Amino acid sequence: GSKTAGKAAKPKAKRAPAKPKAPAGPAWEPSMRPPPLGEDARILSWNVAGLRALLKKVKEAAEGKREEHIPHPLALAEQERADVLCLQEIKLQDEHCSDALKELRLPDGWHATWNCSQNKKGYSGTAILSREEPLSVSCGIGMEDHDGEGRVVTAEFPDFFLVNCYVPNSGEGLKRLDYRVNQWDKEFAAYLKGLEARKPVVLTGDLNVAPTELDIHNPKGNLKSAGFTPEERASFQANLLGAGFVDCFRAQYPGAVAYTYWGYRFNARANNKGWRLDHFLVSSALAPRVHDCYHLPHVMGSDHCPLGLVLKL
Amino acid sequence: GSKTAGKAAKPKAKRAPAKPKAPAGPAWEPSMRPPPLGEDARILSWNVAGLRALLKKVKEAAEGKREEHIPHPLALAEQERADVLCLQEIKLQDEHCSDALKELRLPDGWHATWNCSQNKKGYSGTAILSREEPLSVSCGIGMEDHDGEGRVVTAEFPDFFLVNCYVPNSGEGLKRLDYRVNQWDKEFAAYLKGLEARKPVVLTGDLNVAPTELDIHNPKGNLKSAGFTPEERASFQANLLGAGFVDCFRAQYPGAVAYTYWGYRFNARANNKGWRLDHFLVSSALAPRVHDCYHLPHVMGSDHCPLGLVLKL
DNA sequence: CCTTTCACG
DNA sequence: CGTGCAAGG
Repeated sequence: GSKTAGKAAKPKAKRAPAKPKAPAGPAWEPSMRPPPLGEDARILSWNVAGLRALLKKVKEAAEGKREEHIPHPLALAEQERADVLCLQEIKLQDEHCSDALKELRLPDGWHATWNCSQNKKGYSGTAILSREEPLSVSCGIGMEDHDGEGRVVTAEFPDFFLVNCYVPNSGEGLKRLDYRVNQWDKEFAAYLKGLEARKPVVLTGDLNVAPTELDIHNPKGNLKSAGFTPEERASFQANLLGAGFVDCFRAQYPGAVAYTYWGYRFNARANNKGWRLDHFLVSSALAPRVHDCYHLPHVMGSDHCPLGLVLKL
Repeated sequence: GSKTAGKAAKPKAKRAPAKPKAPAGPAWEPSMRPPPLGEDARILSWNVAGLRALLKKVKEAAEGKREEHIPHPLALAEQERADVLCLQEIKLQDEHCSDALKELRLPDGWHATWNCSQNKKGYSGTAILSREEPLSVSCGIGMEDHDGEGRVVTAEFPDFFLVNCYVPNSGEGLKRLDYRVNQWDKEFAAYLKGLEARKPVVLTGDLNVAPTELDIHNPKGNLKSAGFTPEERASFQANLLGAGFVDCFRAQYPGAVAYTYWGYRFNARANNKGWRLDHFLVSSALAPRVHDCYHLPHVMGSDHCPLGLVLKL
């Protein structure tokens, strides 16, 4: 658009927050995905907004007590031929994980790693479920200050570290923006670089940032909203993209508009008033192996939709 | 039964808690009710366990989202030809009453008096809805110490005071038993006597006591349960029956077993493991005018069922 | 078990 | 709006 061009032509002293790298293009649709490969490795990622609530909805939907279909997360993984499932906002307490595992009916041979919030019960929390046993797993980023909320779980596979993360929300009134940007984002990036020194990294999860104006339905109105502040976007740009990580969805579809989160309020999902907060980022060494990064915007059950990554073998 | 006879023959030093006045008889059924009168005045009373939740259930049931039928409280009043509806445990805040009124669609000409808890939001609370405008209404019993929880609302009608009450539960571990028996019960009885000096009284509501062994499914196992302690039963006996009030249901059916409350836990209602906690009591002067005191045990929507009183004109 | 408030999103 | 928790019953 001419507006964007006009702005870009005039360099300003005022720091410009990360701008779209391409003019706004069409709405992304699953039909734009590349054809499947013969052999691949697939990872699925989903902010479930409460795993017990999701499983309850799955049950109710199956019994016809709900209009819409809600897939069992493992059925979804099977359907997507994913061997790894990353969950965020599981909102479990440690003592609920074994019950949740039962209800999940994790197939024989699968492995699960849970990281529950220790500070606040039923808050945050992440998990990695995988068919293959990881070479190693770890919870947190190795810093007391940041590891009380169950936000990171890492699994080591032969070719890469898989980091599943639920980044702290900057909160109502941006109460936690300073913590988020100046402490969390920095320490987390340092953690990722530490891993990358050993092996390439696949990072997924709810990174709680819509990186550019393409990634949110109402950019102008959300400059002071958690997840779209200039500070959070600049931090994403500097700490992650600047460190060489590739935003797989954006790399594949430079101008496409697509969201992964729609607030429960105001019928946001029906009106597609969404945000792209959930991501797959990979080390640049891994970027050539990314065949397909995609969303499943029609999958219900949470205020976020699942997303998938297909890696060439 | 011979056991009861044997016990009664041997007077003991140990104080016996209120005993059934009659041997346990058959289960009470609505079919035992006397035939209707040509002219009467009818009062309905219901602990709704949250008025907003009840109205939501009514809606859901109407939309077929629930198995069982749940009547709108005013439809129930109409069906029972009651001109007065007493509600307990409405769990409303003052600021929600006008919304609730709208949802209730109170017919033109009806009057409503609400008494919401001021101490704790969404706790306790009582209301009287009536076709006839009361000569006067009042909230509480005129004692600061007891009037913060919205437990009593009184409406004056030409022939009697109608007192609608939700008596304080003695609580888990009988934490509040002392307050209940030694303060509340006494002050409340004094309040009733004060009214009675002016006009006969009809008292209804959740009095939170099963007066005798006939009034609870498992008397032996509940001697230390709130609502069936010897203290609460003795207090009911002394302060209310001893003051001349007549337990209308028991007077009409001396040996019948019937409950008005079934805890939500353990399928208590399906198994009829209940308590008779909700009552109509009348001043002895009014007793001859009581034609019919009855329960509506099949009416769902709360853990208590509604009950009715039919007075001869 | 079920409903309320509350904190968080 | 919806989740999970806590208190109350």
